[in-house]
Amino acid sequence: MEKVLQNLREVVTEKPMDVIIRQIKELLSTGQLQPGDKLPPERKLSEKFGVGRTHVRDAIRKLEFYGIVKTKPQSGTFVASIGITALESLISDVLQIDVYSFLSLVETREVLELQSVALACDRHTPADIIKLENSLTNYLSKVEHGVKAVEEDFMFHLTIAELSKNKVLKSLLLIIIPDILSNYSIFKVCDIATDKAIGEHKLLFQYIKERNCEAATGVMKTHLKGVMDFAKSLSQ
Amino acid sequence: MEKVLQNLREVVTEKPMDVIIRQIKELLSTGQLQPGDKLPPERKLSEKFGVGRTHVRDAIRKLEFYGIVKTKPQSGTFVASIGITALESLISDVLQIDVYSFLSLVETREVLELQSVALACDRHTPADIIKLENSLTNYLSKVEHGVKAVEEDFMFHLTIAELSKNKVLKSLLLIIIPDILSNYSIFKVCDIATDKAIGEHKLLFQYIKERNCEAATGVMKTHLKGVMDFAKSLSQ
DNA sequence: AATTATTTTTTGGTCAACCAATTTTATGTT
DNA sequence: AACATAAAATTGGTTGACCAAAAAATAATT
Repeated sequence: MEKVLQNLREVVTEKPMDVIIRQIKELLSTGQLQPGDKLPPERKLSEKFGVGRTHVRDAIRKLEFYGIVKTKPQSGTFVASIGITALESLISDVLQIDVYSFLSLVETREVLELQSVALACDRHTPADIIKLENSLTNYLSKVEHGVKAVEEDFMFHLTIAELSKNKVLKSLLLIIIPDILSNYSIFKVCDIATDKAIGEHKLLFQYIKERNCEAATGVMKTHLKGVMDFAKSLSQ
Repeated sequence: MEKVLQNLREVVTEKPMDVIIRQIKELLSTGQLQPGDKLPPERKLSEKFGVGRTHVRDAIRKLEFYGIVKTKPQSGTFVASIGITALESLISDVLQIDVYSFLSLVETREVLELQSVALACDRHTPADIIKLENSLTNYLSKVEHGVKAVEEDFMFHLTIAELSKNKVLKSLLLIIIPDILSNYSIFKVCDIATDKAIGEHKLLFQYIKERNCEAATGVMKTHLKGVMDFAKSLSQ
């Protein structure tokens, strides 16, 4: 009985938008819709799914955001011309069927940050160094007074990503950082900035400025090691 | 005169949604809007910015997607309670995120794939190997008959990401793959699969199966080197 | 005066009608 | 029959009116 109520609750709770996305996924799975195909018009979809056109448009917009479909005004909405398996995986992501583990997030963050700092060493300009220094100062001014500065910490890292001149890196970091932060607050990691962490930030700035790539990536690796170890301990 | 026309074109071309996001950014920059504050109601915003309420809603939805604002039904939309600097940076990124350079995409792909293959070596199960072999067979069956198999190629790589047991890696690869593919078709790279590429795919499978991490990542690196070199030549 | 109950207003959510660009179909011309 | 032209239907985009939940203001009660 409980189970039934719970299922009912789930169905009721699920947003109309997600219902439609799920249905479209079904159309793809059953082959009624193939990569490159034109989607049925919004009106037909809203009628078929018994839902308002607004919700259909919401769903399509969300899918478009992920590159799953592409809308041509006054013409139609088309399924992306990529492999059917990739499409289904993408839609699963959109529906947030998977929950990201903290370890997955940290592992990915590490690899993005290492690349980020390496490229930053190569590509930064004098103006960039000023930007990075400001970001560091902003962080230090809080942390050296014992004030939490998780955001400023991440902002410093994002600034490094900016120096890398690689917008994809920065965007992907932006995507996963909120997830990491929510895990931080759950697990209460990094509540106080250690002297070690503060020193590492300063070193990072120095090595990047000197274009000492190896040293900079080394510091970044040790800098992230603590979180990484904690994440690993969780997953066991 | 040209300049004027160009600017005019830019203004006209810029989507109403982005205009509104820019205005909201301005409200934040000038302190009229602070973290945690309630945004003016959608009707007021549409009136103030001289634009339909639909577009205001579009803009708010986009900002919500990036975690910049949070909407409570029948109550209001609230600016996220994070640092003003982080907010402004985030919102700038939202406005910038349009086109990624091919080099940025490939650089990021490389680092994700290298991590992906390394983890896959460690973590794959017997069932995974069957999955990967199927994916390889699927690729070979096309490519050994001289048929293009860009989709199957990427699916093989995506399967490796699956073996890594890191869902974040897989999701991020999924996000950038469509962008990379569109660049492929623009630049007509990878039109025919070379014997070298085919051999590398077979090697990748073999080394992953044997859990030979170093050899596998080495093959992956040379596998992606061609595209990387091409991307670098473009950016110069 | 404090608290509760009720009404009013505000606000995001939803819907149905309408618009303009596009595509398709029909019509006319050579 | 082939092509060009024009009318009709289709389709995503946009707007304004309306809905219900939430918040605020007002009235009633203790």
